[in-house]
Amino acid sequence: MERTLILDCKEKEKIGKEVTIDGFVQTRRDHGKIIFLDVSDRSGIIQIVVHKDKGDVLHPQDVVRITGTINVRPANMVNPALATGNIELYCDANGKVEVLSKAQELPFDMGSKDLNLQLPTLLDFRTLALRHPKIKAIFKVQSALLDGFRKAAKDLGCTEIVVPTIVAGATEGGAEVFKIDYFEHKAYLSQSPQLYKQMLVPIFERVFTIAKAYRAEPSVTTRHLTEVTQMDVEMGFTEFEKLLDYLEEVAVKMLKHATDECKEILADFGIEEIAFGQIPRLTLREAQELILKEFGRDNRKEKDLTPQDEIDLCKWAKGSHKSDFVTVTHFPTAAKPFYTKPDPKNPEYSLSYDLLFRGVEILSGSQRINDYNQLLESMKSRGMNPEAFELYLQTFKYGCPPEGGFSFGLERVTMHVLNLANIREASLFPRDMERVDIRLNS
RNA sequence: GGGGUCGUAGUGAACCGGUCAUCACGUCUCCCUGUCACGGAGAAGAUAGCGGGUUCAAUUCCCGUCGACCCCGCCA
Repeated sequence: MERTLILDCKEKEKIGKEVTIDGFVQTRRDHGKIIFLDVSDRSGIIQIVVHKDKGDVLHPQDVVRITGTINVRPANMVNPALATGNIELYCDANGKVEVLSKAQELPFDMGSKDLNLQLPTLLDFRTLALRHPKIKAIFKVQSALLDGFRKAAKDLGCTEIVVPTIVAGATEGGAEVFKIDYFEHKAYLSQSPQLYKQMLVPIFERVFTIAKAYRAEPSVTTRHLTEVTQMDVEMGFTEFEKLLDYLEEVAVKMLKHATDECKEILADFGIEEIAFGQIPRLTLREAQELILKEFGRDNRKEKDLTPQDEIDLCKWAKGSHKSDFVTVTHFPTAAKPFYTKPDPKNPEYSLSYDLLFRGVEILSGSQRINDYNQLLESMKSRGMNPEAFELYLQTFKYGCPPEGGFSFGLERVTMHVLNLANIREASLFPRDMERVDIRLNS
């Protein structure tokens, strides 16, 4: 008999009819001669009523095929918490139970509403933990974020590109890189699709990419991974102010899309609705003045915001602008990569920006230097060898429009949309210092 | 790189310088045809991470070690 998806069992024409469902046993409530099972598939969950002789072998996570009759539940037995709560699949003497794959005893309880595990247990049993509805939901949200980003970038006329993650050139400077064996050559894992997306601007004018990036920073924090997913946009014929409009537009569209698609999940996680008020824009120095005035910390000499500054700025924006976002601009040129364009009005600061969301940086970017000679100067002033960047420099040597772009960290956005405690929860298979079987001694 | 906290059945937690180390969930046995994280009765399951020290006595206090988690720094 052909499989019926669980959610489709609700359809009127199925009532009273025999159906076959495939799925996983979630919970088992044994009443002696009769056993209740919650069985789920990708569409939903349904209660099975099965007689003891047939149902006794079934336990949580068994993969099963069950044939029975769809019954309407009596009014006093409806479960309003379940989408299929007004029906159930009745499997009596005429029904059929088939175990497609038996599950061994589980190392922890899967039946409860929350999966209350310590992080190492959660990750050591990752594929099992991911089966839990609440864990799986994180990646439903992540999928919706990817979708929202793609839609928003396409709305801007961007062409999707795919770029390499094995790079031969030296790094852009800054973060530590992973060095790899590559035949006779030195090669590295890419820290960012940055240079490649810029190189494609003269070709497509506007591009976007969803790419992996690798950082060998020995950072052990709740918000750092060594392998992350970036969502990048790069656009030609744009100037600084316009870029700020675009990045805010993409951020808002992406998050609106994801939160619309995943309303139930966000409610389940107890997440407050995102405040989409007018996003305040501050320069770094203005932001630091504000931190001093509102929160009494003097960080005016720092080249970046501290984690606490980011939290407080967002608190301020929420209160005074009804916005969960803040755009911070004009970071010191010296603290930014070589391709960042200095502000012509004050070259000590750059045409760079970060977008903060609920207390963390989820995006950064800048207007880029598109003048070939200025780019050469910028590299030399940082002790970089332009010869190592020949392919990249061709872009500017042969004419590149004024351009800029930005980049979101997918895992960070996911983490903060769902208010997760650790970024590792927002990656299906997180890579960090410990979790590649190597313990770095630092 | 600096600092902090923690390590107790399969999982999550509690307690305590001194009888048998406690609880919840899970597991096993039995009872139950209306539960929905079902309920009830019983049982098994822990060398208290490892090594050393203090003490009449250490799971508890101290040191080391291994591991985990967190904060700061670093972070295209």
